Amino acid sequence: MPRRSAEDTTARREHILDLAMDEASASGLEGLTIGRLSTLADMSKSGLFAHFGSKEELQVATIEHAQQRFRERVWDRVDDTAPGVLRLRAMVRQWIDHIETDHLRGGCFFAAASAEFDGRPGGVREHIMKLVRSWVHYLEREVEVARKTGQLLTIVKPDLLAFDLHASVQEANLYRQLFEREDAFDLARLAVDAKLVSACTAEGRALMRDATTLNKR
Amino acid sequence: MPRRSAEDTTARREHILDLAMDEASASGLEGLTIGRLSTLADMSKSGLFAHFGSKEELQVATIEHAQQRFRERVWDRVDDTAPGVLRLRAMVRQWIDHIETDHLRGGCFFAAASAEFDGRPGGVREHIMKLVRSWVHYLEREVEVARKTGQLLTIVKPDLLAFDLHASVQEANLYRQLFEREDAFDLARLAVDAKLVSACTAEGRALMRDATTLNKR
DNA sequence: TCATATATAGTACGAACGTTCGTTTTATAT
DNA sequence: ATATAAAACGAACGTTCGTACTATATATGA
Repeated sequence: MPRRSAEDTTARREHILDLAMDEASASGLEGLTIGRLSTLADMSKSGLFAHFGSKEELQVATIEHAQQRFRERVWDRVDDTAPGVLRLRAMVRQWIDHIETDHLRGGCFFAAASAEFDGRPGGVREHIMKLVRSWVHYLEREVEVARKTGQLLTIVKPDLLAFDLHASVQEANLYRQLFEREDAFDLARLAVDAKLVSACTAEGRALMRDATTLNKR
Repeated sequence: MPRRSAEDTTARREHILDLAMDEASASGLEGLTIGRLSTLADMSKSGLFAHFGSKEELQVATIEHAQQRFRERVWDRVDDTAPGVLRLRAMVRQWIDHIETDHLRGGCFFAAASAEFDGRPGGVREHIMKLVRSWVHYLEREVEVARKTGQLLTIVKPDLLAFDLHASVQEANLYRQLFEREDAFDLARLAVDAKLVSACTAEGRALMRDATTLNKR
C-alpha cells in the first residue's frame, strides 16, 4: 500500500534479511521460500519478491547480510587486540560468542550454508566458499604471525592449527544443534584453549595467562 | 509392466537407495525428489513411489541404507582390532577411508544430513541424531577403555577427545567438498594422529608405533 | 494350470513453487 | 496542486512437487 521513505525502505529490507537468515539457517537457502518469507514479514509475495528480483538474488543478499553481521560482530572486534596468539584467541572467542548469542534457529548460518552448497556447483556455492576460505586464511595468517614472533612453537603448522580451530567451532555448532548440548560452546572454548596452550612457547603462554587474569578481574 | 522376482526386487530397491544416497548427499534429503530419483533409476514416478509409500519413508530408508553401509565399511571392520588406542585409531581411519572412497557427490552422507536437519524438529532429525550420537558415544567409550588400560593419560577427558576426533573428520569433509582440497583427508589423518599421540602414555605410544611399523612393511 | 499377490506403469489432482503483470497507493519534487 | 517514481498488492501464469487412484503384466504358490 504505502510508499516508504528511503530509511524505512532499507530498514524493511534489513528486516526481511534478518528473517531470511533465521529461516535459511534452519531450512536451508534452497528451502527458503519467498511465499513463506513474505508471510513472516507480513507482506505480499510479489511485494517481497520485487526487493530482490529472483530467488538466487535473495539467497545472495541473505549471504551478504550474514557476512556483514559476521564482520561487525567478529572481524571488526579483534582489530584492537594485539596481533599474535592473543588476537588468534580473540578471533575464535568472538566467533563462538557470536554464534552463541545470535540465536538463529539453525545455529551458525555459514555452517548450514557450507554444508548445503558444498556439493552443488554454481554461483551461490562459490560465494560461500570464498567467504569461509577467507576466514580460514585469516586464522592461518594469524598463526604465522604468532609463530614468527615466538609465541607459538616453530613445529606448529599454520594450516593444521587453523584446521583444528575451525573444526572445533563447527563441531560445537553441531553439538548444540543436533545433540542439543547446552554446554557445546563451553566445550569448544576448552578445546580451543587446550590447543592454543599446547602450541604455545613459554612466552606465548605467559601472554595468554596475563590476558586471562586481566579479563577475569 | 513386468513384475520382478524377490531377489530382483530387493536388488532394485538397493539400487534405488544407492542413487538416493548420492543424490541426498548433494541436494539434501529434502531436496531429494521422487520424480528426479525415478528418472535416475530409469523407472516411473509411481513405480518408485510404491516402494516407499511416502517421501518421509524414502528419507528414512535412505538414512538406514547409509547406516548399513557405514556399519559394514567402518563399524564391523574394527572388531578385530585390539580395544584401546589402537581400535580408536582404527575407527577414525576406517571412517576417513570410507568417506574418501565412497565418492558421493556431496561427501559424507551423515555430515550433510546432520547439518540439514539439525534445525528442523521431526522424526527424521531424531533418527539422524541417534545414529550420529551413538557413533560419538562409541568413540568416547573407546577413549575410556584406552585410558583405563594405561594407554592414554589420565588427564585426558573422553568427551573432549571424542569431540576433537569427530571434529577433525567433519572438517576434513568440509575441506574436501567446499574448498576442493585433494589433501583434506591426509590433513585429517595427520591431525588425528597428532591428537592421539599427544594424549598417549609411553605405553600407548609404543603400541601405536609397533602397529604402524607393522602395517608399513 | 489357475488364482493370487505384487511390481510397475499411467493418469490425475491439489498445493506450492518462482515469476510476471497490471494496478493501487503514497512520498517527494516541482 | 500536480506530476513522477517507488513500493506494495492481488491475481494469474506454467511448472513441479508429493500423493492417490486404476490398470496390467507376471512370478509364485496351490
